Amino acid sequence: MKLQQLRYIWEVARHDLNVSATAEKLFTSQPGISKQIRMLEDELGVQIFQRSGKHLTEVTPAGEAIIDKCSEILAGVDSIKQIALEHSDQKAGSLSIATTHTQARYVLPPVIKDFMERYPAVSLHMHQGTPMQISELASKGTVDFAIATEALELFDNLVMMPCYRWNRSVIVPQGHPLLAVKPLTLQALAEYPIVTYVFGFTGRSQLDAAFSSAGLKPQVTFTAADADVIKTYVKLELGVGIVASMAYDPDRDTGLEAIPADHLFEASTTKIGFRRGTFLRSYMYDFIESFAPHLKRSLVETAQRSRSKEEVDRLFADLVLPTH
Amino acid sequence: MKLQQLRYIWEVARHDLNVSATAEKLFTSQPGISKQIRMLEDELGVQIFQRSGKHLTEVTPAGEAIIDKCSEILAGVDSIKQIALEHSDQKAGSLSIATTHTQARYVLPPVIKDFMERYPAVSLHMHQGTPMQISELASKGTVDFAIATEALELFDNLVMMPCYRWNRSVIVPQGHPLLAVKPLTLQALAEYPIVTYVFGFTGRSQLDAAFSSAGLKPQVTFTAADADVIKTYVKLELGVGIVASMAYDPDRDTGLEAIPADHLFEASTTKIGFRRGTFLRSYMYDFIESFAPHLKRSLVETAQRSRSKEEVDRLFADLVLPTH
DNA sequence: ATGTAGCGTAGCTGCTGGAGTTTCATGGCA
DNA sequence: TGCCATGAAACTCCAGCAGCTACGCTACAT
Repeated sequence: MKLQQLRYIWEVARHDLNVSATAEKLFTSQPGISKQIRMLEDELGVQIFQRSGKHLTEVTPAGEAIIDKCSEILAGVDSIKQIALEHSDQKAGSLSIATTHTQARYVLPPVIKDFMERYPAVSLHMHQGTPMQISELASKGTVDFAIATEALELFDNLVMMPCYRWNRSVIVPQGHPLLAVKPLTLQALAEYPIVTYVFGFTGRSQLDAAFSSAGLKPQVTFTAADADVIKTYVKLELGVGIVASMAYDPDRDTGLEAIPADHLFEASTTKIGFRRGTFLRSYMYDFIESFAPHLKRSLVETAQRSRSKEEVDRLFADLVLPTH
Repeated sequence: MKLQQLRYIWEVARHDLNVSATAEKLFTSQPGISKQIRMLEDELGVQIFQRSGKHLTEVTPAGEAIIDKCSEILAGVDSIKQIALEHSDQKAGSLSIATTHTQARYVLPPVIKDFMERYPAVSLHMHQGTPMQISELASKGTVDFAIATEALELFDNLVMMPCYRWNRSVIVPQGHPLLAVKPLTLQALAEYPIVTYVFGFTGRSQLDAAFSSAGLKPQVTFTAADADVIKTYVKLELGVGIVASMAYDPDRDTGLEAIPADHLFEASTTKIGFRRGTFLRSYMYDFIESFAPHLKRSLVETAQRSRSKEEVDRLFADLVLPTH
């Protein structure tokens, strides 16, 4: 059994059982992969892939289990590489973060700036996407960290740690009638067309929950993945915006007013997640701590050693999170 | 990076950093191993072993971490082989059990007999040793299961599941004065020289605890790892024996009498342990269940998925164990 | 029926892992 | 201090194998 063979079956499984496509991606030839796969199957004495004629049609049950173990093994191999990097060059390395627009635009900048000053030799990569995409990137190991409010819990090979809680604000054009409603109510809000996040983004689900539990059906006229776009449309008087409070900046957002809506919607929690079992470089621990000061290295290490989501949740159960 | 290289550094680390000895054990040449280790170090850019001249003197911190991951990876590779076996030939295979004399002699025989009838194609291997040796064999993966009353908890890569509780009996020659003491007390017992298990064996620690909490210091004249030896010396009138109740057989042990001592010593629990993360063949689940009927496959699978000892303990916390 | 996507086979080649031998460093011991 | 045993590294050589190219063949869509 060779690591190469394990890598091949794993990649083929990830590429819809298309050997040619896999070969191309791995910069090698299709016969090479086919041959290695068959050699592995011969050695193990089991079919890993079901073939119909000359096509791979599906993964056998045995293959399923084997490929699962492969993921583990390959993640272990990556870890060894990380460990080596960590010990050979303390300072250099790379850090990839996948996150949503809200975090990238309003929360991360100071953290990133600080990090880049502390670790000038670490090259930083930011990936932006939907919470779903983000989580998947982290789950596959393409990025080191996923930072988001939603979807992270869907991948159970991710260790997910709460970072901070945040509230929403209602954004209206200057002089809007809602400014006079004190305190603001959901009923008053539902009178106006709403501009807010696309479903699956930035705590959108919590927002919907609040309205429906009040028996209200607000008219959501426009949705975007991004608070800047939302604010632009609010400025065009297409509706009132509901965004994360940290996305409103009184200095820059001229012509708009924000009404805190802490009492209308439950706070959301932003989390950071990484793949369980991967080795974290020391600058990664530093990054986490700089983003969420309560996530000290020792705490993160404990979370990492856990096996199940429930165990991690217990670990953070009675933690008081900062609020942005 | 090749699996072979990982295997080499792991084996070298296990052989006191003696490359030649490792080579011999692996049926290969010393230069081959040396070369591969160097190549791996070059590829990773880290020293794994500290050298002084041409001798490997110690493992570097990086090497430590890397070798740890290696264990994981190599265990994963073994699992893949097991998975393959499981799917290629349901019935054939092998099962290695490490256990103590008490289990091997008095408890396992019917279980083993039953197992061999059910799975004639599975070759069975029994290793006998001290609880410490047993646990280590399971921890290293040399055997599939460790069955013992003590020491298992010292290895935290073992999943340890309670099987049954058992009590002790006092063994005396026929007509011994203790037979007249009813009920038997620790005080009365402590009057006589005691013959019992060596420390570290078969719940010996629980026995000592009972005496010392009663403020008694019995005179232990003779210790053995094995109830048969103990009984032999009791027969020679060298003292009274204290052994596991299942080690007394009224038919075979002529000339000896047993006095149940359930009320004097707390019951001990015998556990079965296996290395976390290894794939268990279906006949292994059957073996466990036949040994401890409450350990159904699904329960074992749950235990296996757990990460920490505490999690497993919680799983079995409110289980009523059978008593032998 | 026919074209195309995609896997298997064959034969070749260059790389590399392992064997054998030699060399060199270390530590124990007289 | 010098000698020897131990044990790792260096070097060379060879076998085996991974991977490439070219080509044939099968399945499936249209």
